[in-house]
Amino acid sequence: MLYFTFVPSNYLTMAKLGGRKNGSRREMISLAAARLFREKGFPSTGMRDLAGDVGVEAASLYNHIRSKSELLQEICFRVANDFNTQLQQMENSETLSSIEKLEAIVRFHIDMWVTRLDEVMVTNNESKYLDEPYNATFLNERRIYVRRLEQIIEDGIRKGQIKKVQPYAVVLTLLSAVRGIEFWHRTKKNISASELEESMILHLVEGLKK
Amino acid sequence: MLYFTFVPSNYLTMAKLGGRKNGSRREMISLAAARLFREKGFPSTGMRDLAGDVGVEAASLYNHIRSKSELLQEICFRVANDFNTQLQQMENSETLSSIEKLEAIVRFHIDMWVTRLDEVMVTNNESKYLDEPYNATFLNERRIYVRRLEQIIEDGIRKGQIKKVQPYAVVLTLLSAVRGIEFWHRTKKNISASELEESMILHLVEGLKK
DNA sequence: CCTACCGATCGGTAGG
DNA sequence: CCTACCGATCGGTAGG
Repeated sequence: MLYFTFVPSNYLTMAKLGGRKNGSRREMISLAAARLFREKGFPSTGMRDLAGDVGVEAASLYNHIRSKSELLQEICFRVANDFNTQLQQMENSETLSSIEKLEAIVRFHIDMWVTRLDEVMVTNNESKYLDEPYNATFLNERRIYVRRLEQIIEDGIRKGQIKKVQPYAVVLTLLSAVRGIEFWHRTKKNISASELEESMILHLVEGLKK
Repeated sequence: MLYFTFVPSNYLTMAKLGGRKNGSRREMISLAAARLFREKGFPSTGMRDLAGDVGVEAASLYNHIRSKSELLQEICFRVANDFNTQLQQMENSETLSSIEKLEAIVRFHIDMWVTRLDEVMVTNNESKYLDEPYNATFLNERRIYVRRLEQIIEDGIRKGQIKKVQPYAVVLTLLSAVRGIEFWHRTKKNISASELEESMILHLVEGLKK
């Protein structure tokens, strides 16, 4: 904050607002970044592109963020965290069967792809541009997430609620299948979001029930 | 070729070999490009990275290629062409049922992801960096490809070989589901390629049979 | 195939 | 919040 010492009043005001209650400027930047990173990819999104979308000069962004990488980290780990939180809720449930848990998880994934496309696509496609150690942490979190899903399927098989399938192959298929929603977003004319969801659940989950 | 006029003999020899029979240098460049574009992404793969992998200086690459973009175009349209060719073969078949055609197509996709990961991933993830009009052409080809797959499913439904599903949603799911193979490639320990294929066919295609 | 180099653009900083 | 600017790196060219 030292660099505000010799500076006229209104900069100080803005900085204070930014830190105090006005997350909205910072949020605007983050939202615009998610959209640009998805559309143009992380490496070819320039800080000048981002600044243009937000309506300031590139240098001014650095009053709100530390670096371009920070924006990517924020997006990827916020999404990862949301997936982890929902999974834990399913794991903690004592009333749902394994197949019901699996269905709820797949529905959650579909919902994330439908309602938060920018963030979810950036998390899927751009996370490789995360600096170390963030990239390694992210990949490790993903590996653990996959294993926990496998666990739910294995439980279901043991309890006779799920067919004898290869848990690992099924998890890979489920997690990737929903990525098709990316293409649906471009031309939403063919089918509604809920029709798409029901169709995918029927195709991907129904066949696993014993 | 004019720029070879005043140049010592051995450059000329190399250029001739390059043009005549020796596609191997050019092929090496294309293969290395596919791997680098997949690993680092198209925008952050530098010509100096590529040159390093091939074992020459960056400037020397331009005796074999016209531009970095040309390499991406080559990869994307070669892969698209291979998918289109196989689809046409299925469409032309007079002995296969609709569901058999669909299964053969999904098996072909799985095989492409297993045996040609670099090219297929670049085609899926980096095609957005194609210059116009190539990008528009590519997207249009993809749209047509999806419609032709829908047609096969609609035929199957009409003939009573396939369950009443939403053809568009099923095609999106099928095409994306196989992308999970990307993660299998990193640690091939869990399951063999053929086990993975059979598991995916069972999960994705078996349930569509009437 | 190489050396030498160009103009453009990049993320980010200094300073007010 | 801005102007001014920096060093690094980019794809590609000239010339031999």
